Amino acid sequence: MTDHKISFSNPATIYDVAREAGVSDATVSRVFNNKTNVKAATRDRVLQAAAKLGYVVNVQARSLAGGKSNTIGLLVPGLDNGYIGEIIRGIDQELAHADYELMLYTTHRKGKNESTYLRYAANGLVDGLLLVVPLLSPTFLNALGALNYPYVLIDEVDPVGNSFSVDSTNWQGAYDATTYLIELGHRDIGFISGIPELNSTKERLKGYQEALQAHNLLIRPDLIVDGDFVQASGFEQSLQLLNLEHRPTAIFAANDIMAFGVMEAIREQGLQIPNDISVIGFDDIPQASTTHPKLTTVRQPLEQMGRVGVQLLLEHLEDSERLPRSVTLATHLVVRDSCQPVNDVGGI
Amino acid sequence: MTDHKISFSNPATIYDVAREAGVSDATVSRVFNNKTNVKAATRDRVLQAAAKLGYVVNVQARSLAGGKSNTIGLLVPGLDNGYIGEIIRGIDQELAHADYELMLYTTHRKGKNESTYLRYAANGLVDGLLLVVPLLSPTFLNALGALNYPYVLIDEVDPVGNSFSVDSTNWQGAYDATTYLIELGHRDIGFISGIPELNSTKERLKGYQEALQAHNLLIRPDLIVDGDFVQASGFEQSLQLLNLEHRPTAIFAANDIMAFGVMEAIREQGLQIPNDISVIGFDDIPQASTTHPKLTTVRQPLEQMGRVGVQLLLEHLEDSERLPRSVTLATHLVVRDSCQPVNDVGGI
DNA sequence: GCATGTAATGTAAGCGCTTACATTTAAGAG
DNA sequence: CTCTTAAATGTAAGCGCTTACATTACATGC
Repeated sequence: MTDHKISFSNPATIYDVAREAGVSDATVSRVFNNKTNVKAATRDRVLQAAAKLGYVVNVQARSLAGGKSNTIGLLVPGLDNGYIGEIIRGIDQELAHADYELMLYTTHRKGKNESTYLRYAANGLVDGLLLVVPLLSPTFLNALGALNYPYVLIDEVDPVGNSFSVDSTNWQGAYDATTYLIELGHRDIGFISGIPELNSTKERLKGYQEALQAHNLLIRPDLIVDGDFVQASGFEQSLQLLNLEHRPTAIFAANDIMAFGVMEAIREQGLQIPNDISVIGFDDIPQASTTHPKLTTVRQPLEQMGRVGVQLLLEHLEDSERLPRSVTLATHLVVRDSCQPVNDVGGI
Repeated sequence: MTDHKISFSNPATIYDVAREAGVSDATVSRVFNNKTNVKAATRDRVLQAAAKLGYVVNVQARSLAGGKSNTIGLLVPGLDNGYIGEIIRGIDQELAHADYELMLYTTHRKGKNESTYLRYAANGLVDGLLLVVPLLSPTFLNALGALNYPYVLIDEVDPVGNSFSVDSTNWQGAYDATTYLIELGHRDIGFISGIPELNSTKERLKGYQEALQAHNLLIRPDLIVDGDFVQASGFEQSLQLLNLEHRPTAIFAANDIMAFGVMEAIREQGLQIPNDISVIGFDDIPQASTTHPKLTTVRQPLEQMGRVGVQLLLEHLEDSERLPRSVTLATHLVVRDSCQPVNDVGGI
């Protein structure tokens, strides 16, 4: 056995600490894993030795040997819109209170897909997973569940109701937005939907439709088009709406990013917002308040969703028997400048 | 390659692949590490077996055994301002082209300090480190250097010039901002500095002073106060400036966050921006364009700095002998609404 | 004082990999 | 063909930990 120097280049191991404290490596391990059955005096001795040598646990070795890695993974599609940024901020804040590190996986990266990350998880690289990935297949979810692997869904719910998750009042938000437009006098309101399979998409569509019905308005199927939450789809689909014989006086996009696309399209057609057409979004990402005009939208408490997501995951990590629970946060309408009463069309 | 049944509970190991392919585990390892000396036919066989079994390397085991972890660490103070968010976005974009994962360390988290992260690094948890941490002690940098551990400094330079780093033209940016103010007719320009020890702080201060000199203006020491890059310090320090007998007609804050504090303070004093006092910042974080009035500032290419940071790190990772190099990106002035000619004071 | 049970500690076997070194195979050269 | 060499592959020893199991220490009751 070679003698180890105390330096960064030769990090102290559990053996070094054991020798320094005059105990076995297993005891050192027990101390660092807060196991019972370690005499207080011994524990102190070990802790002191560890401090003296600047010992820091080797996470990989611990994880390999079957322990916890004390890091959680965050799986997101990408970082390119403010939506994710807000959520991450919340996650980080909450993590500040816990002793966990954060691994950031963005699925847009080359040659990887969700299932690769799942395998990382199964390997023990991360103790739990936070998923902000739209469209997780049931197969995927089942696999996670079968593994008894801790995870929580952010801004999405498990159709089978078998997962921890956080989301917001999608139906209510859409209902409110639509009602607002109706109260502004709009009768023909276009709706650009999100990815059809998502629960949030369905809820928002339902909120829109039911608000219409509640005000005895007709649901015009030609006014409802499918988007997929990216800006380009907002642009293209609204073009379709704008070319309608009897075109809408307002367009409700199922998220802000698509609303930006809608605004582009409207301008492209030589029309003005909100004079000619009102636009409303969903999410209230930071950019929503920087567009011209500023976007009226439905605020989702993104940061809080991140925080709650972490809370749920830690809950789960502490007690793997815990039954899944789902928390739904409230949305609310943020009125800015992209909508106006329908009668004012053409005027100031 | 379709992957119907997802069975993660017993992840395939290198041995499983070896058996399936009829070779030894070492050969499988060679294949996955792109070593030479593997017959093409064998390599194919291994790859096929791996695909069939859904094999994914166990990163911890690899790292423990002395291999690469293929993840890089990003060390930042926190996520609470847009500055970091922009940088991360750039990092992620660049990482999309490489096969690396990202570990996000925020130092505000409980009970950890920079040196803990350094030990993680030394343990091999991450192959390299991206540092966006202001105020890294020379000891720390030396330790990193001595370890021959790949790292790059973002938005900071190594005083000793012994590190890879990316920053921007701090001097020029400050010079431009100050000159702009001078051209607007301002003669008494307050300056709220950043953390004094930082190179960027020094450069910005110098840019400010030298612009003044270049226009034959007096440098009034009472107009220069020390901030520390957080909003509160912008608020407090500008109060001091505002209470001066002969108070400035414009204030230049060394970053946007402090400029927001300055704006608060000015309002608190019942003064108007820019009518009574002009304000200019540095960074151009996203929020800069959402304040009222919108902040005129010096744009740093934050996202690009993140991208270049990754490029440098990968460069270093590929060839550990590579000599440190430093790249400096150009800043430029973004004129918005928070400054106006000094003669217009009071009127529009 | 001795048996007995429990708390405290030690021992040793892996976890899934990489890699130095040993061995086998294939390829030329004579 | 055999000999020499280089290429291809196999063998085995860890990397630093956790944990089941074995052992020892120490109270306790009698």
